[in-house]
Amino acid sequence: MPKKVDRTARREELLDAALRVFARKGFAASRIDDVAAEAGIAKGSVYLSFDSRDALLEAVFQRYAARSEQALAAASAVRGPALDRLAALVRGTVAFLAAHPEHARVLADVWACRAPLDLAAVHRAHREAVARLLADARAEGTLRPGVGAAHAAVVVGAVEGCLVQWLADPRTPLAELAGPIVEVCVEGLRA
Amino acid sequence: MPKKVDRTARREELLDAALRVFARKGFAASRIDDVAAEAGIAKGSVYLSFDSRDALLEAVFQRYAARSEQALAAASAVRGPALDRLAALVRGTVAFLAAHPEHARVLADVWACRAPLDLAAVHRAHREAVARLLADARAEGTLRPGVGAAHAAVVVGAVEGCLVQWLADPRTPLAELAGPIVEVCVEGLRA
Amino acid sequence: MPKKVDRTARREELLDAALRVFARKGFAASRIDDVAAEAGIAKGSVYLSFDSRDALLEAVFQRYAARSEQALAAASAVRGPALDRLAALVRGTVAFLAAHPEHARVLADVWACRAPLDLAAVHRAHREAVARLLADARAEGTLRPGVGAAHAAVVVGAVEGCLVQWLADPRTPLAELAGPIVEVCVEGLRA
Amino acid sequence: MPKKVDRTARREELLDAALRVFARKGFAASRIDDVAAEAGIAKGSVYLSFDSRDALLEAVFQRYAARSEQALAAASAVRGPALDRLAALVRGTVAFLAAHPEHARVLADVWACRAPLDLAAVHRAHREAVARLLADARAEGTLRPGVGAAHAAVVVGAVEGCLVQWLADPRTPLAELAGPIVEVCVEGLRA
DNA sequence: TATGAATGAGCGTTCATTCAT
DNA sequence: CATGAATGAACGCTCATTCAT
Repeated sequence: MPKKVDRTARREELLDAALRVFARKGFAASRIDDVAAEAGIAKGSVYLSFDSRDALLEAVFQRYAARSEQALAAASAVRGPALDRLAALVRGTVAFLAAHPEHARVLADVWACRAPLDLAAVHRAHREAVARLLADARAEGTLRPGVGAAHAAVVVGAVEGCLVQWLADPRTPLAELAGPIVEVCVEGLRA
Repeated sequence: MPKKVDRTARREELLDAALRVFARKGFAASRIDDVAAEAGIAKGSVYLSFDSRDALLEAVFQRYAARSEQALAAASAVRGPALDRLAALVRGTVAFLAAHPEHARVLADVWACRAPLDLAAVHRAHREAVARLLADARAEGTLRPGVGAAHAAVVVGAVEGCLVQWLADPRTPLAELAGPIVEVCVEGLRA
Repeated sequence: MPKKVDRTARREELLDAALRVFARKGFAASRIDDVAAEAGIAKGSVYLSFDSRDALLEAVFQRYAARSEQALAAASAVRGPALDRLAALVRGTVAFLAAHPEHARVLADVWACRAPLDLAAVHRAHREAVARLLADARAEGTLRPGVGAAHAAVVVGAVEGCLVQWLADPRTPLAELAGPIVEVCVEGLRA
Repeated sequence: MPKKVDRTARREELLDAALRVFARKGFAASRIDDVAAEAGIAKGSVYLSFDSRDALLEAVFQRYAARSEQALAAASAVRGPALDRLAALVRGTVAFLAAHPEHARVLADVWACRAPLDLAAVHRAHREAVARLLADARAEGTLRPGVGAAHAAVVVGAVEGCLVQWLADPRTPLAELAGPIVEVCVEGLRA
C-alpha cells in the first residue's frame, strides 16, 4: 500500500514544517504559503493532506498530545519507590518539553485558539498519572499526611507554569528547573 | 481638565469592552467592530482612543500587569512569619486570578501574540516577591535546607500552571486549588 | 456689516492656508485637518466657510483664475507696438507664475481633478488676449505673413508648457525662460 | 517559459484596463475594483501583478515614458535639413499625443501625484533631442542668430502646453495645432 | 497527484462630514 | 460662532480556499 505510506509520510513532513513555522512566528502570523514553502511544496498541495489551516494546528497539537502521552508512559514504566518514580516523571516531562521547544511554543497558540483541541485531556492524563503515583506513595507510607489526589494538579501545574515562564522569557533555563520542581513537588511531599 | 477625564474614562470603557470581547472569543477572532459594539460606539471611534487593534491588546495587558502588581503589593504588605506571608501571597494571587477570569483568559492571547508585551516583567516581579519571602524564611530558620531563590520560579509556576489547566478546562476549580498549592509550595518547604 | 467682513477675511485666511497645504503635499494627500491646522482653527470650523473639501480646491482655483486675469489685464494695459505688448504680456505671465509657485503647483491638482473648474475659461481668456495683440500687430503690419489667431494657443502653450516642466523638475529656472519664450513666440513672429 | 509570457501578458492587459479607467475618471477617483472590473478579473487578482494601487499608476506612466521615447527616437531618425527634422519631431510628438489621448490624460495624474515618477527624465530627453537639432541647424547656418539650446525648453513647452489646453478643454483640436506650433517654433527660428 | 493562478469575503484603518455643546 | 468627538461609508489589501490544467 504505497499510497497510504506516501500520504502518511507527506502528512508528517507537512506537520514538521508547520510545527517549525508556527513555533517561529506564531500560528496567527503563519500563512499557508509559509508552511508550504517550509515543506518545499506548493500552497495548494497543503490541501491534499489537510482540510484547512486550522486542521493543521489541530494535527500539530494531536501529535504533541500523542508524544506527550508516550513520554508519560515511558516515565511511568520505571520501577522503584513511588516518589522516586514521580521524580522521574517530572524530570522526564521537563526534559521532553525542553527537548522540543517547538512543540512547547505552539502550546501557546493552542491555548489562544478556541478550537476544541482537547488540551484538557492531556492535562487530565498527566494529573491521573501523578495521582496514581501519589496513591502508590500513600500505600507505601512515604507520603506526607494530608497529601492526595487533589495535589496532582499542583505538580502538573508546577511543570506547566515553568514552561509558561520560559515561553514568556526564553532566557529562563527550563531544563535547570527540573531539580527545583522535584525538590518542591516531590521531596516536599515526603512523610 | 474635562478633556483628560473624558478621554481616560472613554479609554477605560473601551478597555472593559475589549477585555470582555477578547475573553469571550479570543483576540484572534475579535474584530474591531465587536469591541466597538460591545462598548456601544461606532467602529471608527475606537481609533480616537487607540492607534490600532494591537494597541488594544497591549493596553488590556498593561492594565492586567498593573492590577497584578497591585495584588502582589497588597499580598506582600501583610505581617507575620515569612512562610505565612508566602501562603498569603499565593492565596491572594490565586484569588485575584479566579476573581478576574477575563484577565486570565486574555493571558493566553498575550502568550500567543509575539508583540513585545512585557509578560516576562510580570513573572519577574512575581518571582522576586516570592524569592524575598523565601530569603526571609531562611533568615527566620523556617526554611527547609537546600531551598532558595531558585525555587521561586516553581512557586510562581505552580500558580500559573493551575491557571493554565483552568483555561484549558473551565471546570477545573481554580479557587479550590489555592489550598493544595499552599500545602505543596509552602508547607512542603518548611524546615 | 462686520459679519460679512469677518466671513470674507476668514475665507481668505483659510484659502491662504489651503493653498500652502495643497502646494506642499498635493490636494490628494491634503486632509481637512491639515488645512485647519495650517490656519490655526479647528477642523469643524472649516465647514463654516466652505461646504466641502472639494469646494476648498475650487475656491483656491477661482482665486488663481481671478488673479491670473488681473495679471493679464495689467499686461494688456501697456501702450506701444502690439508685439512689444505681447512680449510684455508673456513676461508678465511668466513673472506672475514664478512669483506664485504655490498657485502654479496647485494647477496640477486642478488638471487632475475632474471637477468642473473652468480652467478652460482661463486658457480662453489668455488666448483671446494674445489673439487681440496678434490682430493689432497684423494691422500694424509687423506680423509675419501666415500668422494669426490660430497661433495664440501656441504662445499660451509655450508659457504653460514651461510651467509644466518646472512642476516636474523644480530645478528648471522658470523665470529665466521668459526671455527664450519671447524670442521664439514674439520675435519669431515679426514680419 | 509559459509563466513569464502569461505574467507579462496579464500585466499588459491590466495596464490597458488601468489606463482606460484612469483616463476616464482620474487616478484619484479610480478604485482597484474599477480596474479589476475593466480587466474582467477579480479585485484580488490585481495584486498578483502589481504591489499596490500606486504601483499601477507608476507602471502606466513607465509605459507612457517608454512609448514616448520610442516616438522620439522614430522622429529623430529621419534625414534632411535640421529644422525640417525638428518640424518632423514636433509633428510626430503631437501626433503621438493626439493618437493616445488616454496616455495624455493620465499625465495630469502623474503631475498631481507626488510619487517619484521620473517625468522630468521624459522632458529632459525631449529637450535634448530638440537641442541636438538646434545645434545641427546652427552648424548648417539655418538658425536665426541668438537661438540655441536654451530655446529647446520653449519648443518642448509649446507642445506640452497645447496638450494642457486640450486636457482642460477636449474641444481644443490638438492635432490641428501641430501646424501652428511648427510655424512658431520652427519657422520662426530660421535664419 | 501537484500546481499556483484566481477568487472574493473579510477586515483594519482613514477621513470627510455632522452636530451637540 | 467655534469646537472636536463621533460617525460610518468607503477602500486598499490579505489570504484561506478552490479548481482548471
